[in-house]
Amino acid sequence: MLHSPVLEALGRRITGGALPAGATLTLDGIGAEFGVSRTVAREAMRLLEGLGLVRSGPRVGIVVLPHDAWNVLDPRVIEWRLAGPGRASQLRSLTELRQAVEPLAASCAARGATAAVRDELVATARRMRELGEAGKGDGEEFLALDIQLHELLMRSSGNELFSALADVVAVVISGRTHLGLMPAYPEPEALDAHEAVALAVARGDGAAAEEAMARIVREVRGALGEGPAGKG
Amino acid sequence: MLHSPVLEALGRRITGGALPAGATLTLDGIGAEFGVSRTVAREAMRLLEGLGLVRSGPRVGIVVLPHDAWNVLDPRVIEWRLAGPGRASQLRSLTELRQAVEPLAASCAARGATAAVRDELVATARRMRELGEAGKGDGEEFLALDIQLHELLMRSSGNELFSALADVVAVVISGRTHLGLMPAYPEPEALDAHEAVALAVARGDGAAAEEAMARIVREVRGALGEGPAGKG
DNA sequence: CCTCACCTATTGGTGACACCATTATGCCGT
DNA sequence: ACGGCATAATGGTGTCACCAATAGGTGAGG
Repeated sequence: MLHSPVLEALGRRITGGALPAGATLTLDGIGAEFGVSRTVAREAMRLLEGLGLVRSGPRVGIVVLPHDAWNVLDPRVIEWRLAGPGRASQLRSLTELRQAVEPLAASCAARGATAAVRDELVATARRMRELGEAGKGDGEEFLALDIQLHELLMRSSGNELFSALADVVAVVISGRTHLGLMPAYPEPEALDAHEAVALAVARGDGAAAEEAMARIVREVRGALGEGPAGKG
Repeated sequence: MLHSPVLEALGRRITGGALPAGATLTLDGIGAEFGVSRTVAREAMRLLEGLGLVRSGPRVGIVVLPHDAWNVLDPRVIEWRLAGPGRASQLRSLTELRQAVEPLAASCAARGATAAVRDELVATARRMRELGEAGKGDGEEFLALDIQLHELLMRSSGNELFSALADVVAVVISGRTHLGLMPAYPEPEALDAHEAVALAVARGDGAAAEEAMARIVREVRGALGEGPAGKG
């Protein structure tokens, strides 16, 4: 897959703003810069086109599109934007989406999760509490548990669209930690809420699961600041 | 763009189940069937790969992936699946997503919408009521207004991720009507709720907008049946 | 019957070519 | 001098022939 590095580089350049809307590229230019043939450059361009980042036409070259044409829900675009400037703003937008989706997903999971998943959720929440109360709430292990719990919930919601958003949630949680936006040690209320979600799902109480998850996400959003999510 | 018809046809075939997971294709086969060169077939395949529908490797050909690898949030995939069998199930999944997102989007719009948008929302809701009470709630004009109102709300939420979901909401609303899942004439409560959302946004009352939008989506979901959204 | 080596099918990648749409240039007429 | 139309240059679109790499089947041999 020779086109992957080209796709990555151009994707990051565009989403990062280094190639602003209206900028033009040519296949020969891309080929020359990356040392690939026109065919490979064309393939990378097609992928970019599929993501809504560029549009190509005869004589005009490959034109970078304004950001409101981008497939901002595509995991690749999300990852690129989280790695570039404006990641804080992107994180706010994503957190708002989490705020919308996760409570309902938790409610659905309470209805549809398998017995195994219910057990695992409870076990995960318990381990989170143990780690958190042992003062290890800032490590990678705690982060992994946090992600696992949220991902399990999304994937057990019985709604494939929510499942598809599980990756997004994972990257948001991880991004928040690695950007230093987490409290150094998880607050007791957060631990309580995570455990409450797990227990509510385990006993099939959708309303309680939804409420507890809403508490979690509200807290997350509060930590990110109340301002409206920007466009960057 | 010679590859478009190929992409369309194969995309629909895969998402529709005519090409089940594990089925294999070859570039030459695609080229022969559609009368295009291998290059074009390869480009179509790349796009399909970008959508998570297939994976290609030397000697193994192009393998159709199981549906949990699909980019189910991509507008193209959504459209294809809505056009194929299992559209009712797909509509349920999408409606669940609407249920999650639209209330929060309405709340955000109440904070962030421009004065022009607020006016247009109110005017749109008013025209919807007029049409509905005139017995024309089943026509294309009413549908267009309905879509316009929801789209305006999503796009004015100030969150680009919600904006990206506006297309999805539009296609869901339109699909629901054209699949005959709408009541022949809109119920008075629906008209009330739409107007309530518009007025709440107009006066900047986020909580009321959220509550009214939740009423709308709950009603929609009720009409689709309460069963869990399937996978097809 | 199992194992291993080889063979072949099929994708990955390249370069050259013809084609065509679009844009810009420049000419000509008013 | 200005505006409209013809023409040329530019750069994507599509095809072809070719080579490299690889994976999976096949057949021979133990």
